Amino acid sequence: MDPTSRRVRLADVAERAGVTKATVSRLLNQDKTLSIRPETRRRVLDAVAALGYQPHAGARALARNETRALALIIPDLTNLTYSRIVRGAFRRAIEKGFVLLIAEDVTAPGVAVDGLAEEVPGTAADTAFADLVSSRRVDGLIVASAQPGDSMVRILEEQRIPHVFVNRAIPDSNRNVTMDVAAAGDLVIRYLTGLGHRRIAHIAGPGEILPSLERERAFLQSMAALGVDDPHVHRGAFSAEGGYRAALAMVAEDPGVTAIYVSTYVQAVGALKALSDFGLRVPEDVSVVSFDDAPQADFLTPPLTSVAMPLTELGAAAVDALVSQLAQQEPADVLLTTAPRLVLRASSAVAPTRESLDLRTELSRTAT
Amino acid sequence: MDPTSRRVRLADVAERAGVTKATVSRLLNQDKTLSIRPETRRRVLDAVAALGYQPHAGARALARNETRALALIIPDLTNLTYSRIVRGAFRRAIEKGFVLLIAEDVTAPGVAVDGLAEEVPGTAADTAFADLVSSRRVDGLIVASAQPGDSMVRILEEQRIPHVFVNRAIPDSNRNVTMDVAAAGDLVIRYLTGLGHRRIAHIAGPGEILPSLERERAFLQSMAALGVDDPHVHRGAFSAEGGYRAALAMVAEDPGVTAIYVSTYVQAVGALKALSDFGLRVPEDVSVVSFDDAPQADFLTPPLTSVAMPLTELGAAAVDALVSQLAQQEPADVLLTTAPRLVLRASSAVAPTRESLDLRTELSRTAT
DNA sequence: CGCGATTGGGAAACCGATTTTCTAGATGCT
DNA sequence: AGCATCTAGAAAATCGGTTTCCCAATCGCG
Repeated sequence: MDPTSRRVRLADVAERAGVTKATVSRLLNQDKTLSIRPETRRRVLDAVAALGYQPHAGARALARNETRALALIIPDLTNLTYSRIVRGAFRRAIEKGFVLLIAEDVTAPGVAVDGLAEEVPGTAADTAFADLVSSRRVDGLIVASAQPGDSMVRILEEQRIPHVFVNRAIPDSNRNVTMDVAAAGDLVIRYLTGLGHRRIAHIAGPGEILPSLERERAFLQSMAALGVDDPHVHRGAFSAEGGYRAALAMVAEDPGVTAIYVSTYVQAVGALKALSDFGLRVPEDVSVVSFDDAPQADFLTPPLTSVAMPLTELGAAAVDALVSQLAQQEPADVLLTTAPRLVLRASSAVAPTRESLDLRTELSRTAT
Repeated sequence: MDPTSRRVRLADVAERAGVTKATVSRLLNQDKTLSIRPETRRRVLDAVAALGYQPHAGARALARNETRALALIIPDLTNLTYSRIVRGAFRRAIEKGFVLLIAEDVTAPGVAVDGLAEEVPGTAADTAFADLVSSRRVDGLIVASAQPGDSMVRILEEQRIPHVFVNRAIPDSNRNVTMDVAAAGDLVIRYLTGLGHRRIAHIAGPGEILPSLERERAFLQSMAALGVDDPHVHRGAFSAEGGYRAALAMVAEDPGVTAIYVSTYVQAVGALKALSDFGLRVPEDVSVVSFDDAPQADFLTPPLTSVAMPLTELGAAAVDALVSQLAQQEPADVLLTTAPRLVLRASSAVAPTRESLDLRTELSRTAT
């Protein structure tokens, strides 16, 4: 309030309460070994309140050797998947008394900025992240953009920097926080086969992106379990454009497909467009289901059936895992047990009948 | 590397180089008053490199009385508009040697989470943000979620906390960093009138959201300049759902509308759906143009014409403004001069002819 | 009443930097 | 040669906390 007043320090509180800094500090930090008269305690707490004392984070970090700040590194801020992870992480961090520093890893692969190209600055990002820790700006890192063999992964390991990997798992790191992707794939495939679909294809993400590969594997496994050995899989960029192209390639190659499981929401947006451009009706001719839900799915044409994944929870779990690591617990993989939830919308329906399918194939032949 | 090694301190570097801490510090901080023999300089720099010295951020913050960290407070992490502001701010901050702390203001109004409801924790957020500064965790705040009369706005003012408002302006604060919304409105209206449209309506956001009001005002002004005094305006929530309802209400009330300018991309998504459900064709019957572009606009049905706004640049400008304030410059409003850019897509076309319009009105009458 | 144990809290070292002040020796000038 | 100036860097205070060690007064107890 008073513009001339400097910030209030621990010493100011101590003086006003007629005790030493040590007493105030120990009281505020609930030091169990401190014994203090109720009356003195009151004086101190009153002084704290009266002066509006706030400890200096830097000074505390220096003395305690911990910052109570975490960094979260994601490949793409504008990607809804990651924003929801960020949201979950942010809130859990606050709950645990940490603040969250955010960093976008512009070097991460698979970030199709999808139309709105934006220039990428040339900072040596991966070492910069390690610096966040070695300059003691944060206590640890949550990494959502890791690739096995990444220089960042190596640096984190070597320098024994507390960290966890979220969403994208690094094998054998014992630091992976992930969702049950296999369950999601199973859910989708069971749902589709329940509707009579047999020729189910998959639009996957780029081969070098781990979570994409996992979804692909989960798909193949679920299909194999049904006795279908070689379902069609097309890979495309993680963008609407990528989904568009993959879908076109897919229906051109296998016109008999009656259902498509798409690896991401944005790809599904492109796939729907491609099917429509190609003259196929969704869901009458082809059903489309995507991994991961999005609010706007309701307003696509047609509205998109998808599996909602617990992303917010995933971010929160990553914070939990990292914090427990900071408390000297051994790192261990965490798999969220929350079951994926199928959100039914108009893009999926019972499989077309044999006849209509033959007719369609016929038409597509003559069209080509 | 060596697991037993503690972190390397300034003193370690000094010892290895055979000088005192002061010399190392002054050299590294390019102290002009330091004179040093070239040979000594080499020894020091070698030692720094050999030990991989990184200054301790907390210690430095303590001594320098500045953290070189900024906080960015946004209303909704999952909103593409804000993610792009964040991206711009983050990158500019790095360039200027700052780190960015991110915070989502869950108390901010107008955040329609649009379908995927997520629980809101009960933290007293606004004071928490001031605490970020008073605990000296950050040097200043970039606030994207402000409302005039907000308790946060008052606290920032009273406690003389360095801050700027971005996107949402607070009148008379002299701290607003904004884009040229009027130019955007003008651009859209001139474009539409150029296509022959006269009955142009506006789908706005909630009345209590400032940037939404600005867009609404800009629209009304541009229309007034054309001699149209009382164009239709409908307000709806900042969500696809909100846009859907507003569009329905609008065509019900004024079936003669031939073009709609929508306040946000998400609302436009809903509006397109509504028009289609209502049986109106876009762009044959009605043209739709939205404020702010999005990558997926290409894949809507039909692809959406929109005004691309320089959001990344806006975030960067906010950092610049805040940093200059930290350097004791007087705060001043900043208006980005970058011209809004119209991205033409299939949702806009020449106005329908008189006859077709009459026919349409006729049909809609009989339909009701 | 005398002793040890407990209660209540003070004193000081320390965390890792920055910054101001100061000084010994070298150099320049007349 | 003698004095003022520079050069190169050392010494020490300081930033705002935390934590360990310690001591004086009080209490309980036989």
